[in-house]
Amino acid sequence: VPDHLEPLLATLERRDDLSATERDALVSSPWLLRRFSAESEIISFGQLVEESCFIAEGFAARTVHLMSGARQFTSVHVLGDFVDLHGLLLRRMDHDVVALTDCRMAFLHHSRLKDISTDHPHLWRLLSTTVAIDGAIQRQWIAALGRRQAPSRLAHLLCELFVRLEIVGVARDYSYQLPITQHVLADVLGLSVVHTNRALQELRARELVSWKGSRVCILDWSGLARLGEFSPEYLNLVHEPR
Amino acid sequence: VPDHLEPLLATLERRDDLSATERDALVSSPWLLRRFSAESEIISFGQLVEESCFIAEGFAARTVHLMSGARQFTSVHVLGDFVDLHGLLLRRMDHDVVALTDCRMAFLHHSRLKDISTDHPHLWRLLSTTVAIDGAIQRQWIAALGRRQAPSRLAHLLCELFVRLEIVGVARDYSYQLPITQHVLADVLGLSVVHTNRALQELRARELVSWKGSRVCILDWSGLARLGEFSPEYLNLVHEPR
DNA sequence: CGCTAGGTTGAGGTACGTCAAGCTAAGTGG
DNA sequence: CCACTTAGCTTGACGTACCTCAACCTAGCG
Repeated sequence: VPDHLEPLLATLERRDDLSATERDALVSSPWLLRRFSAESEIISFGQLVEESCFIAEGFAARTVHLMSGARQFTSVHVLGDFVDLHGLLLRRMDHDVVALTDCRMAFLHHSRLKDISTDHPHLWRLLSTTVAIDGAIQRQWIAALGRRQAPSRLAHLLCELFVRLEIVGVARDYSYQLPITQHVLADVLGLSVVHTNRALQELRARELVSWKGSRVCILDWSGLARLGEFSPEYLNLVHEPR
Repeated sequence: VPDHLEPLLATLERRDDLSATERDALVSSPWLLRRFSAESEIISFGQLVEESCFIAEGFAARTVHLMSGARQFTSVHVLGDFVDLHGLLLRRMDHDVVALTDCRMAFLHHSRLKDISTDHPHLWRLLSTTVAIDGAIQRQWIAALGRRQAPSRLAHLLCELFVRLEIVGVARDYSYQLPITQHVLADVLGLSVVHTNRALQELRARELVSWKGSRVCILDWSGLARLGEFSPEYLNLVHEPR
């Protein structure tokens, strides 16, 4: 199995077993690796997409631009996330996908994905499940934006990212690399940069997290989870036949 | 074609043609109609669902409850919307679905939906597309909650609901029935009831909408769309082969 | 050594929340 | 037909979470 496929397999196998043929269907597919530098656009609004991609390295995010010039990231994506599988259904993209850090993306042509959907229905169901989980993540985020204040929102985000990064093996001991600026973080949280900074400082003052350079350490998991009202059911972490 | 299926067919046929066999597959399915009174729970958090349903009459919404006791609706659903098709993929529901008004829901067992997915792949793709559109709606809403203020959010919501209701034939002449209280509206907008009321009054003062009893009239579509930065691409209104 | 991107801090403004009161219309019982 | 109740809407006063602007600080980096 080539290295770059490991995170995708990990995400899928966290939810259900893959048969040897299913693994092979993925491994033998003609993935195309492309590099993107931080802040560059991976997929653009309105684009007619003919292929879909997952993250083989780095962080990416969906973003909506407002007339005022402000932007809002609608979801953050990590290693192993299929960021535009729904492009197969929605012919034109309704948003941009941008690289938050330097990224490697693995592309697969839609024709091949359609083959997978007919030849390997169970594998396809698992892939679709990741899209459904994305939806669940978005719902949680709507609740956070609508009803929670800054420190709680940030706490929720940091908890969720830890769990998702742990699945693909790049987080352990309650710690992970998150090489994004507070400016980007603000556009995820729906806050100003200044207020984002203050929210972060509150988490530090309460000794819930430390965040130096690009390394996030969760010092008090249960405290952070309580503040962010984080409870991971919506991430579908149960391993079961699907 | 029985009456209660019309809105579902309208939603699907707005995006692509259905063949006679595809229509028949839906019409001949053993739908089970159930009534729900306003404020009652249609599907509960954590429930293991074995069937999925669409709205044959009324309004429903997904809702997340917070520890503080507050709630946030994460999406509003109208006539013809399949509210829990993803329950087929996520074994357990990550949220509640509640009736906003008195509702009639049409249920279909998952086994039958699975049959449709294998026997009628194009129909299944269209059904999946509605789930993907739901995701796009949620992304727009995240942007609204994160970056727009109250009157703009409300304007966006009213524009979107008009378009969605027009598709299923229950809105015309920029007017529709929306029998919900400002309390419910506040939990959609992520605002307090008082501020929701003031946002609504601003729209009235600007002569963008009138809202008396349960009837919403959009008096100035382009003004409202401008205020809400509403642009309907994300609703996938293009009729094309999918 | 100076430049720059990013982080931090303070001061003052605004959009929103909370509380509390009053209003209106529909429903209920006598 | 009229009290009385009640749910929902509206208004005002006041507090707070967050925003904006502007300055300063820090750590790379050429």
